[in-house]
Amino acid sequence: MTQTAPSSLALRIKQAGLRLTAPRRVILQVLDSADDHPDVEELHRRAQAIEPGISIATVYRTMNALAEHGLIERQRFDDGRTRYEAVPEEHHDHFIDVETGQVVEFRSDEIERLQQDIARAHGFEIVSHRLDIFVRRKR
Amino acid sequence: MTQTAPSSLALRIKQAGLRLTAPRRVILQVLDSADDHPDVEELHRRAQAIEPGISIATVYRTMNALAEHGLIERQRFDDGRTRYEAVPEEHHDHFIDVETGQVVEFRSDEIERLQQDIARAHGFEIVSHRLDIFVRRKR
DNA sequence: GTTACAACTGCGAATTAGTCGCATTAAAGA
DNA sequence: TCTTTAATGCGACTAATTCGCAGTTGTAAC
Ligand SMILES: [Mn+2]
Ligand SMILES: [Mn+2]
Ligand SMILES: [Zn+2]
Ligand SMILES: [Zn+2]
Repeated sequence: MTQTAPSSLALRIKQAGLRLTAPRRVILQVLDSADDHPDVEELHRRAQAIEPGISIATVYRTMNALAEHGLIERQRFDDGRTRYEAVPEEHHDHFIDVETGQVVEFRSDEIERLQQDIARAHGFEIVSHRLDIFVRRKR
Repeated sequence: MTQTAPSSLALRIKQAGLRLTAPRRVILQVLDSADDHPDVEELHRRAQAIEPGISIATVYRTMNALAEHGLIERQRFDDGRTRYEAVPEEHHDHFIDVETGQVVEFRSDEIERLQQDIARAHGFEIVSHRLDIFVRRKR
């Protein structure tokens, strides 16, 4: 009998005090192995491919639970759909190609630092932020 | 007979080739005099206060028309609702107080420049961007 | 291993924000 | 003033997400 190693999200969901149910196991596996920014429909599609019968309502509820516990990040680019990704090792921001919809991740320590400086100057402390840069390939 | 000076948006909507109708006159006045980031419900409420009978569908359609012609900016902070503001003289980004919902505008030439640099390094040219910083008052 | 119970699930109905078709009105240019 | 056609109000519709509920199941305690 082969046992799959628990995904990193599977471990973290338990630490968060949430139950690791069969549907969640599948959804977490999908999230763990995703290298893009899938929306709920797409997550559901991928989860169904592994284990049919999982309800889309469960995907929605699982995303909400994971987000509340800080295990995933919600991305709302400009196409309406809410997209998700497992919280990355290191924070990053996004380029969104307006022509192709392709998303490219980047990180600028300088920008991150400047945000801190500006927030401090305003008497704020940063809870989170989002920098989406809509771009077009230069030619 | 008193004549109200045409609002700056009223002038610009004509230049954009759109018709300056009675409902639009009111909606534009609301937008011009807003110093916050109202959503459609709120715009409708304010427009109704000036001139009852304006349909919310018209507010939606007017926002779409104005956005298509670059006269207003759509802001989608994290509370679901889409908010609007007249395109400002000079671009700015936003702090959103997670406790009060209050929005504070700021601008950092440094951050703006860094974005250009990073985009260029990736072979992109920037179409637009959005930097939302969710904060909490420091105490 | 069995038990107990709250958390979770699937389902379909409800809600919410936004769009759309259509008949009617009214800007705006001629 | 006439003509054209964009814009309006209305209510129906859609898409995304939430919710109520009855049944199931993970988990911790026996
Ligand atoms: Mn990402
Ligand atoms: Mn603003
Ligand atoms: Zn960042
Ligand atoms: Zn900016």
